[in-house]
Amino acid sequence: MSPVMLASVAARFKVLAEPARLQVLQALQRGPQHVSALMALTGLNQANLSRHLQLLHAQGFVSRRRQGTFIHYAIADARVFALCDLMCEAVRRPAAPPERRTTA
Amino acid sequence: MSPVMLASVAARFKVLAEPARLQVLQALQRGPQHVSALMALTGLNQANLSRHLQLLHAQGFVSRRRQGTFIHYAIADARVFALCDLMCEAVRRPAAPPERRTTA
DNA sequence: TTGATATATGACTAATTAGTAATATATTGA
DNA sequence: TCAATATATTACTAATTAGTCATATATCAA
Repeated sequence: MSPVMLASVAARFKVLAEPARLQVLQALQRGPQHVSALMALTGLNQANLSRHLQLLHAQGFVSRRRQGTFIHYAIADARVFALCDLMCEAVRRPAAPPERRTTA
Repeated sequence: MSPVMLASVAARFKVLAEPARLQVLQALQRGPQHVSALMALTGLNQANLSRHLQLLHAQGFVSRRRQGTFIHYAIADARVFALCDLMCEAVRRPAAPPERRTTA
């Protein structure tokens, strides 16, 4: 894996490395939402939420669509949920140690 | 997903959000390595590498085993590679936009 | 013991970033 | 045009962190 690739992958992981942004993705799992709706769903304030949305959008996790004065955000890459699910599983069920006898 | 869970998942993503640590994991994919070997494989200096190893270990991605004066590190949770592969794929092949006609 | 080697850690700096308040921009309707 | 609403952005602060140097700790061999 080239240094450039490593940096890209790390940069994308970094976007997911924030509870607030995971919350936003979770909220969008119900379907596209405009910013005000996301504020209500996540409890984030307008400026802060906007920041997080810019980051999610910059890395291609969400898409933007203007409709009048509203802007609808939606999941652009559903693979993000596979990533979150995998990580979630790892948190819930930590890796089994490779070789040990005394289980308890 | 509870706030605590969100924080845990985010914390684990954060560990992967660093090219140097991805490089270390990649080096360990060949098999267990002691620190000096990892220095050679990654080009990281001793203190810096040690720091990264502590973080990887604290989040359960790698395990530690002392052997004499050497300490061998190994992948403790192989699921980390599934995560990296998924992210890698996403970088290589960005998500297809949901509905558009003109492919070119 | 002592010395040599392997690894970890404390202290520090520079860079990054989440959150916030204030303000800017864009769109709509009158 | 103006006012109202929705969202983005600028400027700032506080907190975090990667990298580094110096030093500490642990293990072994003599």
